[in-house]
Amino acid sequence: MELVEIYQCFCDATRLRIIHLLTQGPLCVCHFQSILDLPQAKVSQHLAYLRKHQMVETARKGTWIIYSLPARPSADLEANLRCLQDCVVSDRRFREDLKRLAKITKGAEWTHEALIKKIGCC
Amino acid sequence: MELVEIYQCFCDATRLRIIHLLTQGPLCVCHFQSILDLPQAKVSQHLAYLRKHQMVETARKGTWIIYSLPARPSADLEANLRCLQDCVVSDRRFREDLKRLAKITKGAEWTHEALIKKIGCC
DNA sequence: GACGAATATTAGGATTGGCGAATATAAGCC
DNA sequence: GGCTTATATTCGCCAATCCTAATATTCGTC
Repeated sequence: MELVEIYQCFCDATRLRIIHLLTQGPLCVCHFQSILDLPQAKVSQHLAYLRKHQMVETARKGTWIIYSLPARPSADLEANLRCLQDCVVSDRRFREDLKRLAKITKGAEWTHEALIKKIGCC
Repeated sequence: MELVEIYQCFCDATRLRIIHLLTQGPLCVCHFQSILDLPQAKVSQHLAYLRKHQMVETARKGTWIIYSLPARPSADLEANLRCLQDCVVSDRRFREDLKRLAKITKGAEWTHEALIKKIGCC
């Protein structure tokens, strides 16, 4: 993946929120919908964009589809994800997304494996 | 400047090359033209885009216009510029831009102040 | 195989982005 | 004031994005 492609994936607010959430671990589509509070099609289209650019990987679990960042990110991607995580701490929006993520995962053992297994979808 | 705006500035190949060159110090428009080997209008338009988003500052010196990165970059911008510099080392294109930049500045005392004063424009 | 839930895709419209060609502005010099 | 050099802006065009609404697909269950 070219460096500029990374920035193209990062350069839309919705996509950036999605990627940020994924830095915490894999998530299924319905979680994005409820955390971001956005229409289903919008979320799905941005996920399609990210897929097309190999920014995310997918796995099916029954009827849901679990999205995650690449298991083996390039050095460039890794660097930029770290940088993103550094930057978001000062941003209210991103912090609130994390809070909502935490709310969703509360009560589940805190691994995403467990999350996906234990808590239902929407 | 919103974080996402930084990525919007970074997400075009030409702009990214411009920004990368600017991490080395201020430059005037004609230098971009000769280093990047692109039509004048194209360079100028991308510089206008960057200006509009406060990614660059300008100063006039006689008939040329000197572009530079913000004197006081936000923490986010600073982090991303550092990250960019880490990433580009592995990219041939960016390395070649640096070489051409070096060629232009060769013989001048190596400060951009001096560069701007001593070496002519194109 | 019909139905419901989760997700994806398509279609259409609005907006933005990128580019080349042409034109405009602004400064310096004679 | 005219001329040249450096730079900016405008215009028209095409491609890419982004969004909403509607429709399609895929899986699991009965």
